[in-house]
Amino acid sequence: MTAMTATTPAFVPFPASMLRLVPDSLDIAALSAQMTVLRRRVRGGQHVYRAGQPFRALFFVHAGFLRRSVATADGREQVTGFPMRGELVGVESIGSGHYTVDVVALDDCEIIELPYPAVLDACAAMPTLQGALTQALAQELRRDQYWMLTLGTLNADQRVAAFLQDLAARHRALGFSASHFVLRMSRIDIASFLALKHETVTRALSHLAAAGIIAVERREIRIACAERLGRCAGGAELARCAA
Amino acid sequence: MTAMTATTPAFVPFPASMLRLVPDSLDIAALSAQMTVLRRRVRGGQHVYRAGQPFRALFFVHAGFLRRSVATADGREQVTGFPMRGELVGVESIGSGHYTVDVVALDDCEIIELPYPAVLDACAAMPTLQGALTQALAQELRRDQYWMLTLGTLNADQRVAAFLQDLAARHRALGFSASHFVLRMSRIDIASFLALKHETVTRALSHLAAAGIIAVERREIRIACAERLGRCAGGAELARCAA
DNA sequence: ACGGTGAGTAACAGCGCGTAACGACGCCGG
DNA sequence: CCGGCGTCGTTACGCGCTGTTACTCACCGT
Repeated sequence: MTAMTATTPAFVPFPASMLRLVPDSLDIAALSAQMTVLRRRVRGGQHVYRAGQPFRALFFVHAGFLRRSVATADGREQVTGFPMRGELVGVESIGSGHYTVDVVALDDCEIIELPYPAVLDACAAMPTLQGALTQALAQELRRDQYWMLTLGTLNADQRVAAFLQDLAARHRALGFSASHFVLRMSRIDIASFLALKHETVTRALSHLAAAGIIAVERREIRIACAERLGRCAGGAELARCAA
Repeated sequence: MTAMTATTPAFVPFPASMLRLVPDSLDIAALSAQMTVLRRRVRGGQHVYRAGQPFRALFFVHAGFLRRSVATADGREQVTGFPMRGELVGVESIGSGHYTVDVVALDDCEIIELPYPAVLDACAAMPTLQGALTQALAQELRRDQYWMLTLGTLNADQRVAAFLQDLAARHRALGFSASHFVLRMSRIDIASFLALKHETVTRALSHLAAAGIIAVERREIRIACAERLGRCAGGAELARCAA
């Protein structure tokens, strides 16, 4: 509580390093040799699972975009992430007995079902798998903490910039264009995720567009200057450029 | 995107169920038989580890209270949690090569150091241990998502109420009094964690005190009516009782 | 053509922030 | 023992960002 800031820690969490897809090391082919995996298709709008259902399996996203959200009995709801290809879904529910969140497909998805107790057995048989699973969980934790930082320290415009930057990086990591992509989620979903209202998200997008940093046409996003977008997301440039 | 709310999921995350200490099943005694564990004392104000340092070990909190925070190069900082006895610290850094957050002791702590690669080996030798570790990580994920929900959907007064409620429940889980305890962290730490400013935290505490729900004397908290506190944290009672 | 959903815009209001000043406590040296 | 000093906590006040409300438009399937 006294003197503890000798050398400022100051470490950037993972503006890009979080993108390394852990399931790279999650070898589905090898996993399917150890257990019965189920390939499943989910249409846009349908649930992969709902909060409260008995926990049976993890899901590896093979294609498509999803939305994960928590809800309370009194009607509050919070979007906690938008999983996409290469990510492991359902890990947050391990050990709870039942799923604790809702996961909905934003468009047509293809997911691979991994029955859970069997996953642990497979880990015991394949030591590397255990490390990969643990790592995937830890990365999710880092991701959550990164967004806590973002939501706790940035204003509305900066949050939206950070959101777009994150989406761009994840698209690039999947081989898609990082400068031109389509939002799979509604403004309301984005707003919930960023702890804002959808009008504020719209305003922020308009600001960024007016500043020439991006171009918006409904759900279609073009990033004109990734560098300026990054400065908005991390620094305080927008305070000037959107004034 | 069409009709997806047939039966509202509406599931309470864990107003109390999150309290089950996962490390209950993390048998330190058995672990120490598998690997060399190190007992360490940390004085209040000192770091357990700093962001950027090479990742070497997890830490099991045996006594004391800690603060975990992320920081960025441009000076932003966010407190992401207050670990206490029975919790596992450092898991968020697994697989990253270096620690990604700062962990500081709020008072004198006693922690048990668990060298990391060795933990994985121990898991391989003791299958139950792997499940316990995975479960601990998953619980951390649920906890983070619970706070995302809290910060994203509640106003300042409600957030502070939820914070106190959480602290009370965790104190009770450790055998301490849930209705009378001492805050180990400053208003600034609380504010950072709740994505508020410290003056707002003070105001919220004053509001709760004026409503007769709690009594505040600097860092000493007495909860007069846990039920009303819970309603403030989850519902919208305070909008009325603090007006 | 029609209704429904999602998106954009504007005017207004309110919560929470920023600043400031004061008080309480602890630490230290005189 | 006392006074200075710094940190932490509290309260007041004005303002700005964001939420609120309302309306219009674009799109889409019926």
